[in-house]
Amino acid sequence: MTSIWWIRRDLRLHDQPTLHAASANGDVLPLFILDPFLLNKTPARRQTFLFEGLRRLAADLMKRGATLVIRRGNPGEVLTQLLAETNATAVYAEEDYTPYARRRDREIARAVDLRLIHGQSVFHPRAVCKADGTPYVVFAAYARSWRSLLPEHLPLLPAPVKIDMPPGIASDPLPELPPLNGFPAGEAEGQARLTRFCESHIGSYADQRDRMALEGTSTLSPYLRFGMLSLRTAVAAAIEAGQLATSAFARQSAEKWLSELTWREFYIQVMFHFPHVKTGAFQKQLSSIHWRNDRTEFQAWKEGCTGVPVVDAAMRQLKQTGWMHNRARMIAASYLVKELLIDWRWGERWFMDNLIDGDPAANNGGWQWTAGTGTDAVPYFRIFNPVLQGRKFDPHGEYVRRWVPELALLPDKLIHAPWEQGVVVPGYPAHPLVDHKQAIERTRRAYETAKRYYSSMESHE
DNA sequence: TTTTGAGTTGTTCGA
DNA sequence: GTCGAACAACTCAAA
Repeated sequence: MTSIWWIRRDLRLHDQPTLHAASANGDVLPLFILDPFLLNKTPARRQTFLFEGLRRLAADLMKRGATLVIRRGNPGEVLTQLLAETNATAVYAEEDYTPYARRRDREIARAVDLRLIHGQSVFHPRAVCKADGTPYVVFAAYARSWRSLLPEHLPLLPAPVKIDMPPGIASDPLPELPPLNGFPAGEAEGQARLTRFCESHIGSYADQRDRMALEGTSTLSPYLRFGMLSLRTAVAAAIEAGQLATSAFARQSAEKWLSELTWREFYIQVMFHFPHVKTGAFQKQLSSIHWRNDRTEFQAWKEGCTGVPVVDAAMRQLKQTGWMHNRARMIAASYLVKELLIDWRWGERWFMDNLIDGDPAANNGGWQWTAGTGTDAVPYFRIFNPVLQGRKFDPHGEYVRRWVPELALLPDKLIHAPWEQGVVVPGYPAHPLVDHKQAIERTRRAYETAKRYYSSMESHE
């Protein structure tokens, strides 16, 4: 009996429960569908990463006696056609929890025997919940519960040695795109990065992760995004690193990284239970903020020309490499929302259009957190001052110099706020777009107004 | 049902 | 220069 393994965002052979389930009944046909609707929404650099990952996966499958079949078209039509072609009976796919994926899969399951297998996160989004069965909306409580459910040892499925596949299935070609710098795609690279991170950086993660000029973070996000590395594998490595740690600090560092991975799972769960976050504020009382949405300022933010060096460095790193340091993401996002008072969804979209790791749940969760519209509300007084953030997390200005070369010759003392000393650098804005103090006051008023409006509407109901 | 404690990532000010 | 306290009010989680 033949089953189709419909690959979506699980481009790996290790810890691969979907492939495992599909091959339990006999032959497996590994399939990736180039869905024009999805590809249209996927920017070129994420497509490049995906296609390269597919080529790597095809090579890994080849070593095990199988070939990767590529088909272009609407998933429902492609699957129906292929089932008829091959006499396959069932389609196995890793369950994807985004609103779009769930709608698509529900639709397809009406015509096709689609068997969704959990594998994207450690626990199914329904598995971690409060005593009354409702989902958590506060991270700390979620994480406590999640951690308590986590076993000391997470069993991971080994990669299959051999895959039996029906012969003679035609495949469409993969589009050729120019290669990406910095992030070679594929499972082997994801595994190698994980190993390297656990051997050298995880022990100092707690105090290096925020330093934007250093490689203190794992840089695994693109691999996790496409399932070239499973979240379970990363979590298992974090647990093991904690157990092997030889100092209290190293143990705390490993625990800290584990907690970052928990955020990823938390946001998958939030989007699963509260799909409205995809289009608007989680907190309904903040859904009618009167944004300024100045297009010129938005353009300056996108291009890295706001006049705030650390924000510009962050935005240029994104544009040039398709990746941004986590701390830089918060600073740049905070600047857009809290200083320019531009709708966080504009920023969310720009990140999705440029990040290789662009993931609906993680990106949305991060932006809503920054905007204060999300699950864990930021206290109103915790507004980033980008200059102080720069001085704190890029103390020698290396990050700024790397990405904003026109400022490279400024001394450390000036590099994060040259205008404060009256220094003007040719080719760089003489002043930031807005004054920090006035801007955050303006934002506070806008948020207050939105809340007041909401409670007045509520009292009239 | 009521109560209590707690809440990712900051900044400022005064001692 | 360093340090601790103050900065709202509210919602959630759990007892």
